[in-house]
Amino acid sequence: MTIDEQLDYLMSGTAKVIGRDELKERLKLGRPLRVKLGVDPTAPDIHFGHTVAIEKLRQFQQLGHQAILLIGDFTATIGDPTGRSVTRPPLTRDQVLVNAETYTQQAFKILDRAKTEIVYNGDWFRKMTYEEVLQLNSKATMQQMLAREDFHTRVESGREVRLHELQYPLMQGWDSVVIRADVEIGGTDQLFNLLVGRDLQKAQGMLPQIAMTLPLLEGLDGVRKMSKSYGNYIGVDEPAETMFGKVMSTSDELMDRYYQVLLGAVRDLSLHPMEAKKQLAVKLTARYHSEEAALLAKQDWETRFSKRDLASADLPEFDLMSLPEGANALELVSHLFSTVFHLTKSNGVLRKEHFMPGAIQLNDVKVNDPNSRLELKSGDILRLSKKHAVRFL
RNA sequence: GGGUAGGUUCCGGAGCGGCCAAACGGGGCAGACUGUAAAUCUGUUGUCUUUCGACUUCGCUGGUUCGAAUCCAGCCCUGCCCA
Repeated sequence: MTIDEQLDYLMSGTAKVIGRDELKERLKLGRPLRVKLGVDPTAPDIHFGHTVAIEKLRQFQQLGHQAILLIGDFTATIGDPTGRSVTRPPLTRDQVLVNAETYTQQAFKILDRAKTEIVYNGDWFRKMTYEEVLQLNSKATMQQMLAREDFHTRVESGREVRLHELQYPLMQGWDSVVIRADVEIGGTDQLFNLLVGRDLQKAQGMLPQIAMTLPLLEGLDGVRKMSKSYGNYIGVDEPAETMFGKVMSTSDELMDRYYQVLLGAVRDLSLHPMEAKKQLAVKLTARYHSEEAALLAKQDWETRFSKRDLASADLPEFDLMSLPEGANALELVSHLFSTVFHLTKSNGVLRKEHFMPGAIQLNDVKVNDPNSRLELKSGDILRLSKKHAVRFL
């Protein structure tokens, strides 16, 4: 690839890049660039939202550059205030380390493990003296920090901003100095933090990093950004069927967005929207599972939801032997929700939201009475809602 | 430190002695319709209870009252203005 082709490749799908020309110059140097992606291990699981940046990092890696995953083990104990309207609850160090482990493990579904450098910013921050902290602080002004939109809005709207939160951008910037980053990748909401890195590097007489932002991916609700805490995410570690199903539940607008951001493509408008969505779901599922698994998931989805044929669908199975003794329908459903689907529903809610409207069905026959005793035999299918059903063994 | 406004159920936000488990909106859940889409419509959304009802909840603690989210006192927390 020529330099220009490389540049185009690296620029593709990015939102805003500060230092595009610098990147070109830097590519001409012919040495592997140090490309940093900061990871905030507040939640262990990687979802599609994270993959946008990780995928970009992979592209750098593919061109022979040095990918650096920076685990913000120290900064996570502060909590990134980016985009937050309230202060984040801090994490304990143990939680952070456990999270970091699962996180990296999942990241290597995309990245080449052998060629990725992993660093923990606690390694340097924990050693800093207060003197050094003050010195670092002297490099930025209150005004700069308040220029950040999220801080600014919080101040304007009368919500609190804790002083330690102001440290976050500074620390992230300092990370770039320490690891001598040539490029830093992040979501569009990270732009400010990435620029702080540039400033600090310049102040230290280093070449400033190129700040490369990637679009933020909306979650399944189509409104808020994808995030575990909103419960609107698709995790890369989820089973193929779940992944496929979640993609299928997106709205048409969101589907277009996913096409664009996750595949870097435009959907084929000549196809029926549902067909286009199935193709998207297959492609995305195949990325983290296999082509075969994705096609199986598709097939299963079709039997289950299009044909509404629960009998031939691949449902979670439940051994009749492990059922609680003498349970009535209500107790049974409650038990299944918690053991199979890990959902806690109160009896009142089950009665009013599931039994009353007829969501509970045994072999397609509605069960409206929560007190009835169900005669269950092997092979029976109990539907708890449109999306939840089990087969008994 | 002074002044001032406030802390209500998942969120926003009413309520300001009984009719309050607490309006309304959002969100969630479920049903109908559908392309498990969107939009729309319906039900539901503290816990237990088949119903009646019981119990816990309106920052915390105590008090007044037959009765408090609502009144009083003390405490804790937050915003804003001033220093």
